[in-house]
Amino acid sequence: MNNSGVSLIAVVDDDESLSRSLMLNLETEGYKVMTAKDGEEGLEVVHNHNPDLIILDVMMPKKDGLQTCKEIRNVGISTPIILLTARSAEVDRVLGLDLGADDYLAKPFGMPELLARVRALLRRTQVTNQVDQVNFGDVAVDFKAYKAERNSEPLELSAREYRLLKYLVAKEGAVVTRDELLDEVWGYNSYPSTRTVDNHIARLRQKIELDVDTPKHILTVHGVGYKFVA
Amino acid sequence: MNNSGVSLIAVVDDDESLSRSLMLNLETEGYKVMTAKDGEEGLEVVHNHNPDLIILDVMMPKKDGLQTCKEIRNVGISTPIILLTARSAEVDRVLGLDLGADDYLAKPFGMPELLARVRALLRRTQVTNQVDQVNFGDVAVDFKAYKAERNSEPLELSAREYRLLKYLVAKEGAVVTRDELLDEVWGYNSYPSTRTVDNHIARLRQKIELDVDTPKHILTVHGVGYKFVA
DNA sequence: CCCATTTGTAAAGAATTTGTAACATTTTTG
DNA sequence: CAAAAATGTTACAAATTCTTTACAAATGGG
Repeated sequence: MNNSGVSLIAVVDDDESLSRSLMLNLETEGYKVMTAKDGEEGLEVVHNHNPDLIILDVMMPKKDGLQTCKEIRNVGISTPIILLTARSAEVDRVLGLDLGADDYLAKPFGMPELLARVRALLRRTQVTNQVDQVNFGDVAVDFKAYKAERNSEPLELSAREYRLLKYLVAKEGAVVTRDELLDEVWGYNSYPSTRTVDNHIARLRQKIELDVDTPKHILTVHGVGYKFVA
Repeated sequence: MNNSGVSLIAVVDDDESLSRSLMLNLETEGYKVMTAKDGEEGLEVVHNHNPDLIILDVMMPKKDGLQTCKEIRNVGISTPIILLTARSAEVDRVLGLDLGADDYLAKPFGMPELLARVRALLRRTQVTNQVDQVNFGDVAVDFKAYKAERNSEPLELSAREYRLLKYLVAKEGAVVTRDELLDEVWGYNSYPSTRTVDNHIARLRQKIELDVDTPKHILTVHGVGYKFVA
């Protein structure tokens, strides 16, 4: 929600006519919109403005939508993404690849349908949007800039580690189950085992806990899950 | 949550094979499931059993999913709804979304994804109407954080102890039978004896009662069961 | 295309929880 | 009041859950 009640949407599409139309319609609905002409520009916009939702055309020069989508996810950004594809046949193909997109739409599509999906996605994914940064112990994490440090020493967190920590922090104090983490941090398109979660927790702890044997911030609740406390 | 830890899901679908598959998978996940073959039957189920979540196929005889969805919302029922649509029927989705469905899934879909969405939706909507903390005597329990203390001293409760206490507290003042506890706290996939319940009650008492010999909060009702009083 | 990093999995070992049995105590019933 | 039934206690082995370590497959950058 970018510090106001208004959601910011990034539209990444080289087709100017479509792009303009999207912008118009989205703005009419009350969203703020930023546009980019290709994947590279899109990545910049995403990094600099932290939109609440991203609409990506698959066919684009320089860096196509699939690649862009992948890279966005790999940096750890969990912003919801809607992919626009040329024809419905392509949707099926794209579905097979696990890109981490949240929704797909085949062209040509009706504007009402797109708007509906935007609403649905925004409604669905606004749990962690509030958290921008966190401080605990001697650690400081900036989720917007994807920077973390400990005693002013840089701390290297991987993409998944950022998302994992961010979700835990968003739910500070409450216990979060492994299934919830898989659903919300890993997404609906990949289904690793819950053991994978444990592993990532272990890795996170090694980076952010002073004494790994007696964690102070990421606590295990036996038989239930994990919880974060500052 | 139907007063217990087990969510009830209504599956409304005329495709028997799909319906059966859904039921099987959902039950394996630990949900209670009721099915209906068409919209009208679905409405009845919803009215009579008040499910925690509704899965609606869009294509159905008598009354289709969209109509059913609309009517459910028009009566003021806000139970989360997932719509199942055929891939090409995209307009349907839009209509569905504007009718107040919470999520939608295009057929054919993978069962893991459906299950993930069910979990996620239940998590997001089910926060209300649940006991999340209780105070009695010098004890304070937070069921969200899985944290308990007594005179500000931490109290170590196991996962099952939390669930057991939570159920008793939810039914404060009423007597709960051992069988009810087995069903609701232990679930349908395990079948310990009723003596096991006694044991856990004993453990709970040792932790939360000041004088174990004269319990003040978890009371035995001889020949019937137990009840909690604050 | 190769290298460094990240990620998912598996397996072994440690830690905790849990169900049950055996025995003690209390309550009910005849 | 005695016998039977129900409940409370204690202890322990089995089962479950968690941590750690190691490794191979993916991924992205040069």
